[in-house]
Amino acid sequence: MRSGQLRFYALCYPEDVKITRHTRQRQAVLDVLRQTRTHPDAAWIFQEVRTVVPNVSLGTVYRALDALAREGVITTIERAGERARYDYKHTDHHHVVCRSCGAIFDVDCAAPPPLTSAQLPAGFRLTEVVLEFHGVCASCHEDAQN
Amino acid sequence: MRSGQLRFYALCYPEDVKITRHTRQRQAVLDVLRQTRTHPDAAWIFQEVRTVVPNVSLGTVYRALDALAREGVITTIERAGERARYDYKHTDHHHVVCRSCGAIFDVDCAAPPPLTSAQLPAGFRLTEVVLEFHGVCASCHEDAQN
DNA sequence: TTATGTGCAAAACGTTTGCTTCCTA
DNA sequence: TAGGAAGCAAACGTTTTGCACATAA
Repeated sequence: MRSGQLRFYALCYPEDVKITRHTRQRQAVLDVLRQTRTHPDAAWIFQEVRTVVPNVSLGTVYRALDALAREGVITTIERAGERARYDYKHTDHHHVVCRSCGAIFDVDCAAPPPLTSAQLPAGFRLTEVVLEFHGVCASCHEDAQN
Repeated sequence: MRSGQLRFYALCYPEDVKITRHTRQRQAVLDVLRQTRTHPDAAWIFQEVRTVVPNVSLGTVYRALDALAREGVITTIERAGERARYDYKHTDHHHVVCRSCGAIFDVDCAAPPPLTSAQLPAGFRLTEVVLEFHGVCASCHEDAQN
């Protein structure tokens, strides 16, 4: 890491991650995600990336997000009828999701998966544990009372 | 409960659940879900419900599923680019999801949420903890080796 | 009686994909 | 220079919605 900013994002990938090609577009998508904690959706990321790569296309953003998610660098947060939201794994944390307004809060807790490998189906190769806390945030149930 | 089959699904709802109206369609959707452990999608449920209510519409099925999910009677399992899948909460359990073929396995474990209320955002009202184990099932990584 | 649910079909929506061109390695 | 990635736009398929009618309470 030379200048406080990673030159190649591959450098922060786990060993077994295969990046076949490094492009400005993918770098920009990753940079945008690393510079926010707001769990943005694809449209917002697209808009941000455009300030760096003006004629990037939304399809490219989706392909980059898909690649990054497969590589385990980012997390995808999905809810019924809502746009998917993306999150760079800054730290080991989980999400608190308001089902009313969609707000997402981080919870820093390196909770070990409460599951032994013996409980998994035979031969299942675990890659990620999704732990989300759903409910209604304070401002939403205040609103509901008005 | 008269005949081993609930007459009104409202009977098995938590106290605070408000069902405004009981209809054959909603009953049928719930019955279908209670009679399977396969985590079906809306299309499959629709098809099943049609054997009971022949001219039910897909829109109605979606509306029923939405209502049941809001009421906390069923769980929705969502993955990017895949159809949502629905699950009646037979017992307290969590899901193991194969990211390759989409297979969903149940894991019976009443794991308490590894989070104290103090860790939640102030005033957040927790309604559900989503705990999913993602990875690749045995037959999928066998396939990958062929 | 009346508000809520349904059926139908069209629309909406986020996301994916095909194809050609570009460009990284 | 070869194959992965981008750009564009069209397609996709699930889910949602508007409206008129039906129905549970």
